[in-house]
Amino acid sequence: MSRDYGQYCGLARALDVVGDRWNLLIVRQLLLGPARYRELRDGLAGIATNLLAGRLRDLETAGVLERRLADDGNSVTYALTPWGTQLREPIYALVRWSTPLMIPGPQGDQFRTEWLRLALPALFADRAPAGRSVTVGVAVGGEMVQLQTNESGIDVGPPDGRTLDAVLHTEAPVALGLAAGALSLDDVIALVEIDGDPSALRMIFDAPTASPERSPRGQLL
Amino acid sequence: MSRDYGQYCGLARALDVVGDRWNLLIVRQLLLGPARYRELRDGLAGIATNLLAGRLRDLETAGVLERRLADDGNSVTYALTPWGTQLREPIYALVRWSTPLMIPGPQGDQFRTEWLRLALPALFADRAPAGRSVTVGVAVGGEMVQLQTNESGIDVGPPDGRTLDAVLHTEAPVALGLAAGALSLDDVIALVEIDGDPSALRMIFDAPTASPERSPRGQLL
DNA sequence: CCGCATCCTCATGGATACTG
DNA sequence: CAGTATCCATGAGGATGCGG
Repeated sequence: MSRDYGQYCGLARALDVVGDRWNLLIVRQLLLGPARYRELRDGLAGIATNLLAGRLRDLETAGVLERRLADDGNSVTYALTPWGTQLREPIYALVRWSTPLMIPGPQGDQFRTEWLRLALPALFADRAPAGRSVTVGVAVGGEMVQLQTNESGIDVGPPDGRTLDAVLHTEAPVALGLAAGALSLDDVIALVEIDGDPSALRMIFDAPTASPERSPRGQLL
Repeated sequence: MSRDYGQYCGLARALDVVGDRWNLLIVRQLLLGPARYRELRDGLAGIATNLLAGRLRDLETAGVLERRLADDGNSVTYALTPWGTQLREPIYALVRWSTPLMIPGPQGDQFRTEWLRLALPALFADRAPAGRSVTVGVAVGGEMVQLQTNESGIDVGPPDGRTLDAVLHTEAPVALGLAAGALSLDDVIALVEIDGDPSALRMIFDAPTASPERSPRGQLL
């Protein structure tokens, strides 16, 4: 690889830069925030160390990412450039396209909760209910991810202690192919329905104009 | 390549299917319409014949494309499945991301006018002026591509003989990094400004609320 | 001719050991 | 810890062959 396609076409030139194996996954990791070499290696199980080092050099040369001095002053941190950050949209689009591939579940593949911080906004961006604030938790394998709606979409991060309106239920739309499928059902530690109605969550995400009752005490199990 | 990443992540699974070299370029060609083996080969200069055959098999197995019997009944035509067609969005997003890479011009790379039928909608979709009908021509290397606004965006195709409102000018926004940069300026056969004002075209695309005068007789040179 | 399959060579990726 | 060096396996590129 790494050989150019030699075509004056936007797609071909984009792939000249990020089309090599591992490259987009490296960008994925950095979209979650700047990272050290070791953190990248952990999030990219199976990558050879020489490959990772080479790819980081390539992507730096291309202007997708940059090396920064970490806080301690002598170690290096990798971070996306503004242009590199703009890969968020193509990556989100690929994540949306991949949903049929996610339905069957992990089937032995590695899973990291942090990836939900990419997948869930990709699936639900622009689908947040207008004018209402909703906080939803996704509980997977003992770890909790919290979705908080805002004006422009959905923030995803660790739980901040506020009361949840709901925890994602397996019968909910696509996210659950993701969240519940991520691990076996037994691993999903909390399956809470909003006021006992599994369709309520779907309403929250799919019908922004509708106004279902907010659960006043939606709690984690 | 072709080895799975082994990650339960939408991006990784998407790349398991379309991440191999050439795959997205094959999809690009098929987004322009169903094609024969030979046509694909022509649009993918440099691909080895066995590779193309192998990739087509892979993508068929994955459900991205399908073989169809051509009109003559005994030759084969390749066409995207509905799911494969949905790769349009990720590809458009990558095309938009690539604009900085297109600005320097072709620099010896191959260019095919048909690629504009992908690039221009990618760049201008959802930017068509609301409520007005605009027909613009892009003239490159003796070939004319016509953009016709409609309700949902922009149609791109061969000229249909109707009067053009304008022909894309080199100083216009991104499209001209593309259209004029695609070949040397000498090859661009028509550079027409709307009523002599090079900024008018930019207004058409960038300011849908504005209402510049339509050129009553915008013509090709 | 078109639509591939085979064969060969070389660049690239993968795994692991090693080093500043 | 953050890479580099090394070696082997695999995939890409190119030429050619072959059946329909």
